[in-house]
Amino acid sequence: MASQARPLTKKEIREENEKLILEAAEKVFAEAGFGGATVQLIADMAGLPKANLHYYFPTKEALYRQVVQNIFHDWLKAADIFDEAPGPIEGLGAYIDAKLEISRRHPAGSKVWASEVMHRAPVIQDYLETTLVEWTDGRMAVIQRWIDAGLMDPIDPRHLLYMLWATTQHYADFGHQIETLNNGRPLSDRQWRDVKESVKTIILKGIGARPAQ
Amino acid sequence: MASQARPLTKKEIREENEKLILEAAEKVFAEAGFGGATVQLIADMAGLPKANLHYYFPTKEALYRQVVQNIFHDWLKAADIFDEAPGPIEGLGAYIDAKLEISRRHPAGSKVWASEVMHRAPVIQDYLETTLVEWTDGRMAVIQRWIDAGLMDPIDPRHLLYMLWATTQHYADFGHQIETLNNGRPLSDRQWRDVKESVKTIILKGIGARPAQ
DNA sequence: AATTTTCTTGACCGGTTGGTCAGGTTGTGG
DNA sequence: CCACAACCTGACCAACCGGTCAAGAAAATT
Repeated sequence: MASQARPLTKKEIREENEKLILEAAEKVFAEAGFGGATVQLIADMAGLPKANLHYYFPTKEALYRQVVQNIFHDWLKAADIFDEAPGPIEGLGAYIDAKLEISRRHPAGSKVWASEVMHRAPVIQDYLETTLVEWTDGRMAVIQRWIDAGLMDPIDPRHLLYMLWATTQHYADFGHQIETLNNGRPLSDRQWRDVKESVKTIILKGIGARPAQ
Repeated sequence: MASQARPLTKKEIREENEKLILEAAEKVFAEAGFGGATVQLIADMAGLPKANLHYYFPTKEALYRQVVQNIFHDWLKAADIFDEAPGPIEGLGAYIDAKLEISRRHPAGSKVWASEVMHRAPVIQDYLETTLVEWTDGRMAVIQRWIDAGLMDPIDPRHLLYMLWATTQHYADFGHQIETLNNGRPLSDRQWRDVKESVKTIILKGIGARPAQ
């Protein structure tokens, strides 16, 4: 029965425990908010004593900050598709798919982000003012190029971006409401496919997207 | 200087204080979440001693419940426009305008609702299962009738409703992010007009809305 | 004017929370 | 094998929080 347990290296221990803590923290922060979350609950969910958690993350706020930063970086990564696309149909279509997939697979992260922004971004305001502003400007430029090339109607790129964020993240942030309106059941594979289809159809038609070439 | 202060009736005192408390509570709950909000802070913001607040609302949860219920009723009221409209252009257009106006004038309420739903609706789950389900079914029927009458494309009414909620409430819930991306300034009258225009344009074109008759 | 009901509030309390710490255990590098 | 550094944790604490209460002030009722 006893597995041949090679002793873990310090590095492995550290990586493993930090991962356990961060995963547990994301869930607890998402379900209870920063104020409602307790370090004890995060520790229990990670399977560690509270004091051990404080060994890796000195304060509740430091842990929270790390959780939010990880989410933010995941999101930025998911948007590279944007730049390589020949036009809005491919670019926006793939972006909508990617963001809806994140909402499906990673809803807790989306909720933590939403909560942070709703509370006036006390810990990531600097990121909003630097990284997010740059990222948004870059993407707006891409959309403007598509407009100039006659590939879509002259929509204000900013409002289009907000609509994309709103619509895709809604399925994570308001997942509980959507589930309740779906007879208490989570959306099926088929329903998620329909969501992607509906969102892409409405938005791409709504902005008058035309195939490149 | 001294105003001729007629002594307030008990009824006036009660109404005035409950209003002060509810307004303060909505702001504090929106900014800090249920868990992060403290009764003391709400009392301070309302200009009353904490013990006095507990005289009107026995527990923090009872106060919170009242705040959420008020928001919910405001929202339902704002959607009567839907039924009287001859087609999607008038009905959805007016609904988008109304919901964006609420996001602008009443962002705290929207945030409290979002927070409540994100935390799995611990205090208004029964409302979701009854009132919200009925309301949604009714509105979906209206949209389906428009589709059957050839006034718009055959879009799944459910996903259309979610998109309307997501897009309009986004401007309240993520108002801080939007403000940051707007050089730290709140949206101007002109910008709010552009928002309404963009959202209506994209969605109405996106669903292929045609004028009734 | 007397009595009752409603409103007000400083002081207080038990429970919880984030965080500390001393002393122990375990892997690591020489 | 030894000395050191990294990791672990039960016990503890000060601060804070939601809620209570008793005693008084103000309005309503008679």
